[in-house]
Amino acid sequence: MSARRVPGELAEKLTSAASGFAVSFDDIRMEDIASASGIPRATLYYYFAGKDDVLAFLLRSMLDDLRVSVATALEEQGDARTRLEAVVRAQLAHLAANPAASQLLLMNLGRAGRLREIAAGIDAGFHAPVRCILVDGIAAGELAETDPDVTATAIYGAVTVVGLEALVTAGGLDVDAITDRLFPLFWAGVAATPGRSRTKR
Amino acid sequence: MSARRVPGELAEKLTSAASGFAVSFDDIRMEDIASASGIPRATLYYYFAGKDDVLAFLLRSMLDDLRVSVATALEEQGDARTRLEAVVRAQLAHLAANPAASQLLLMNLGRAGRLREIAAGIDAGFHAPVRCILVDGIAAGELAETDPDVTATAIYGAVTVVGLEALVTAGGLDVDAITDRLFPLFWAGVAATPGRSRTKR
Amino acid sequence: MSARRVPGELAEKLTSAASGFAVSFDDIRMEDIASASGIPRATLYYYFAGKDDVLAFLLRSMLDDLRVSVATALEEQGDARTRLEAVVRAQLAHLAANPAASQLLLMNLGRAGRLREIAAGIDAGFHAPVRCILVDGIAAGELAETDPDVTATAIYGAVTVVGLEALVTAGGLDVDAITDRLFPLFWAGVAATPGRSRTKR
Amino acid sequence: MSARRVPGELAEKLTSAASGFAVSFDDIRMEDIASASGIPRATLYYYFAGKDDVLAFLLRSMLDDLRVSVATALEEQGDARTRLEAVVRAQLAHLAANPAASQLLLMNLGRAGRLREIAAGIDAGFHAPVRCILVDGIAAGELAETDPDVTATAIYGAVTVVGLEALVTAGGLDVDAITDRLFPLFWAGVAATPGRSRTKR
DNA sequence: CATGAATGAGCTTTCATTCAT
DNA sequence: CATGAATGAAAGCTCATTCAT
Repeated sequence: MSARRVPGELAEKLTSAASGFAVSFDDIRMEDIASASGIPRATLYYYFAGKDDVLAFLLRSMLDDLRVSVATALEEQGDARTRLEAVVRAQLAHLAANPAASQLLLMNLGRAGRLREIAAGIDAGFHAPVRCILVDGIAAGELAETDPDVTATAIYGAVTVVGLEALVTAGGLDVDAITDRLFPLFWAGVAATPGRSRTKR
Repeated sequence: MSARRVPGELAEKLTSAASGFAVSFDDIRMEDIASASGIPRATLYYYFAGKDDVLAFLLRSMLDDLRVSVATALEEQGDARTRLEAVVRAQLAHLAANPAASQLLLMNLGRAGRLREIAAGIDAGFHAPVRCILVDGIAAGELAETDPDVTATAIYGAVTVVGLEALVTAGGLDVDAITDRLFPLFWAGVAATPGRSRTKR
Repeated sequence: MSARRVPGELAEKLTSAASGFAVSFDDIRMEDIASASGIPRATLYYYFAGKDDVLAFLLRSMLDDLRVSVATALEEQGDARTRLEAVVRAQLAHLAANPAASQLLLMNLGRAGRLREIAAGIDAGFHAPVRCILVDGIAAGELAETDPDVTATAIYGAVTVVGLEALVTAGGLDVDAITDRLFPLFWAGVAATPGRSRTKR
Repeated sequence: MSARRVPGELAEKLTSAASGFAVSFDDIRMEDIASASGIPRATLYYYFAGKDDVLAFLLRSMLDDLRVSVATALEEQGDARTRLEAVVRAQLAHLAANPAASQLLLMNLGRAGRLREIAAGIDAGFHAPVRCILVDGIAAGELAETDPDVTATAIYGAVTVVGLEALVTAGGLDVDAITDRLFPLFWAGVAATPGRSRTKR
């Protein structure tokens, strides 16, 4: 937790500087953050408890953005398919819009895992909305009765890994193209298909 | 690449010591590896080029195991579905059998990404076999014409993230239960379903 | 020297806060002084030239008190013995009344030594009065012809160290008891004793 | 406590370098110790737990020397007066021989006080031997019945403060001259003098 | 071959101090 | 006049790595 309320201007400088940080967080020295953001090292220490706290702040900001984007997508009226696709698209769009921070987050799950807060942020930003759509859809008979937790996690994993792969490999992300390729892949699996049975074992 | 051939006994000590390392790799000090494995620091430097090299060795060992498991699964005779499910099951079984190293790998993708060798190992261990099944299946008309790269990556992401999630959350992994929940989710998306159309956009 | 005249209220806050500072002065951070006294850091800088100046102020206040106490003792009419004992008693009483500041002073002689002002204060507060009594007494034939400087310093050392020792060890100081034990110890050495000869060497 | 056994050569370098440190210990930077002694900073950290540990080592060494000198003085055969004077002389000689370390010790009592070990060292090096002589002398009827603790402390204070004063003021210390002036001062107070009475109060 | 000892390089953090309001 | 905010300048300490045996 930040020691003091972080002024908006400072937050702005920080988040825009984050673009240069797409590597292991431990390879980032406080000095790097300072010079990239134009904020003196000592000032960072005035507002943050330490290096980890700056990371937490950056990731938290990013996840807040994600939450907002996804929430907007969720509000879209329509059937489960429309809404689910909107959420996937929002997540990919978020990856595309915040490539550096997203990579930073994903490449530092180890560290992030220790920051419970981050895990909660991912849940609030992605899992929860998807679970919500799934539960609603199942209740409405639009979706097959899958385990919402596993399904939400699987979708998250697929979307995130495919998105980052594109980001890293291609250096960019065509949101629509990826959505079109990715969404149908698991849509068939969650859609209510009366005649299809689950694996028996 | 290791500077010298690593003696089996030493490799053994190292890999078993790895169980305690499921955190950000940068939080592991050479001293930690030394004391956990009982190998003196200087001896590690005798056999490895540096800390990164020890990580590479650990992950490489793990990925070799994965490759073998998946290869075995691949050899299983049967249709695309059987083979694909076998591969997914093998991957989950591998996660269950190597929880620490798997987490270490996943939590340090940032660093691993920079170690080309590791990225290649992931590809050889998972993506390639899946792509192979997909291409074969599509050719045989058993599978729908999806993009094999995206599909393989998506499956990898879904399987890995769900598996790790279970590992971290539940502390363990019921391979069959997860396979049964996860596999149908995207099987419907890759299976050739004559009457179903892809998203048009 | 203080940059500005220090308001009484502020001086009051400071001196009473000093009770908590009986450690190495370098271990006291400006922040500690600020929070202990309730005076904001920046305000301290408004009135004092720096940290050392706050120390100097604190010690100077204490030494002023000592000077007053000792001066009062000096004015007592009587023979050299009476007056000397009164001075020793006053010094011990001062230690007892200002334990924290006294310790602070003594424990930071290293630093205090560099503050000429403080050294002068100790001289004015203790050495000078004792030297005065000694010189008078010798002139009056009441005291043996010792070196007034060495004797004054020795008495100061003995009184101070014994007093602080009691303060630190016992947590308090019985002025009369200590005076009674301590004074005779060197009185015999300074008193004019016709029949006794000095060490020949 | 030192983390590792300190090699003799290193101890040698350190103690001889200490001559330049006669100031507040907090004004000495690790870098100063390193460059003064020729020992790399990291090597100091290899052998010592931190800066305080180096101080402790230095002071401990010095006190060990004192203990040895005083023990030698104690063994001198003779009456209480001879032995007590020998101890005082030894203490002054020690001050003269180790001016820097002595000042360092005395000027940092604040810090030293926190290091119980140092307090014990002072006791073992000076107080205990003096107490021993006093108790023996009182038992033998050679000395007056003073409180051995107070007397020992008073002598310590007088000798130390006078010695340091000379060191600081004159820049040096004439052991015999000071002993001759100082010793008689309190000898009269401790000697058994049948006809003299203690202060009654 | 194996390792205890030693160290260079650099990182995080602290803190006295200044300044704009 | 008083002070919250901001910062320059180190300081202490860690750790990967090398080397002598």
